[in-house]
Amino acid sequence: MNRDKDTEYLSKLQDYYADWKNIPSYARLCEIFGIASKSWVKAILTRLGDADFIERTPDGAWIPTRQFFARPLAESSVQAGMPVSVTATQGDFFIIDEMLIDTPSKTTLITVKGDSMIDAGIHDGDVAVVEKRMTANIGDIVVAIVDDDFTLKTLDRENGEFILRPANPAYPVIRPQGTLEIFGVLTGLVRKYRR
Amino acid sequence: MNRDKDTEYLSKLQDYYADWKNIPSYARLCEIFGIASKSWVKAILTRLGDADFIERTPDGAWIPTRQFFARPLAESSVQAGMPVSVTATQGDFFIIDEMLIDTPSKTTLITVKGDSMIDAGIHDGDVAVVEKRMTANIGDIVVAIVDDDFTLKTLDRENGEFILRPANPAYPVIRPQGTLEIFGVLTGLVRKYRR
DNA sequence: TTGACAACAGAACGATCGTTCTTTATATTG
DNA sequence: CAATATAAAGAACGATCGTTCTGTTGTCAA
Repeated sequence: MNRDKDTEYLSKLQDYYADWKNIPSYARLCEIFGIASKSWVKAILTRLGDADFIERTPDGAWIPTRQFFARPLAESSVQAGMPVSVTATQGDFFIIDEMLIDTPSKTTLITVKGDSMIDAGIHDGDVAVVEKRMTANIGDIVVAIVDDDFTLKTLDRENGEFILRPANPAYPVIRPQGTLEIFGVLTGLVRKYRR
Repeated sequence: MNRDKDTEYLSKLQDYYADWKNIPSYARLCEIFGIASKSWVKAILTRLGDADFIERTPDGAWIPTRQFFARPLAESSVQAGMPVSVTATQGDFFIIDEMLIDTPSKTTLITVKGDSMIDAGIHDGDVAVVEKRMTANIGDIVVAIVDDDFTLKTLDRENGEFILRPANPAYPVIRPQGTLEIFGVLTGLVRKYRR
């Protein structure tokens, strides 16, 4: 897929898909792409298919591939001056989910409540990506179960005992009596800004 | 949706969708459901729609809703009282992408350098999800182009002039001479913890 | 200036789609 | 036993679908 326009068509398709999770009919794609012939739409989709952005189900329906969801990653040190083509900075494309989630079956998302970890850059309302497991290392940020409730704290050790240390001086260190039950380890963080 | 069979049909549909990310035609669903009449397939899908497992695009195509991916969080090894926070989504694919990216074509990921926004919970190495556009509102965190370099700051106004305010007292407020070039607006943030 | 190619437009067609309507079999309930 | 609900089957139909084939531009290099 080297045609310039195809990149533009792909973008429009991606935007539609983000809204509707579905690749519509050729007729509808005519409107979306702003062209008038179904045959040309087919040519475009075929090329996008050859470039492995989309593929067909056994029933002939078009569906997106992994590549379809890949996003360009730029370093902030990139020189500006190129207005549109920052996308064109070659190389790094990646998928956010795959970056954050290594083992989907063991991973769960938990919305953070409160500001007890604010000094670690974890705010109220952030979504924590947590890998469920029972063991953790000192220094890990863990989701522990204290008083039948989830709490997100840094795991530390004091006088041979495990403690949970908040990242906010306004909160007390938690020193669990007896065993400390660990739900999982923080492996990622996601935040969405209001728009 | 209280019919027993519908639950069974739903799981067959979920299985197909897991494979192909697409809800096929009524004719194909006849085979999948193991029935012979399209009208009955329609009745089933209509009921699944009423129960909010699927919905229709403006084009009439069926697409899954959030409910469609919901999983009973039974296998949670914990008997915790009320883990309000566990988002039971655990859908099959790309939930984080979907959460953070509304318009893929205008969205770019930029790795954050430095700690000038640390008080806003944005750390060095975090990945900023940026929606490319030229205008922003006061209070938005924007990616601006200053001296041919990207910089992430809060947009503010001072004496009628736009300024870029860092979230770290160790850094100076940037008062651009002349025009301020905005690259995009921060819509999300992603962080990965070393493991 | 010509000819190749890219980028569409448009018509034509049979297959398939979703929809509606009618009919049938089995199970449940009063 | 009759009435009703559930769970389909099946036909019929017009709309829409994807596909193929043929034209029409505009561009650019030879």
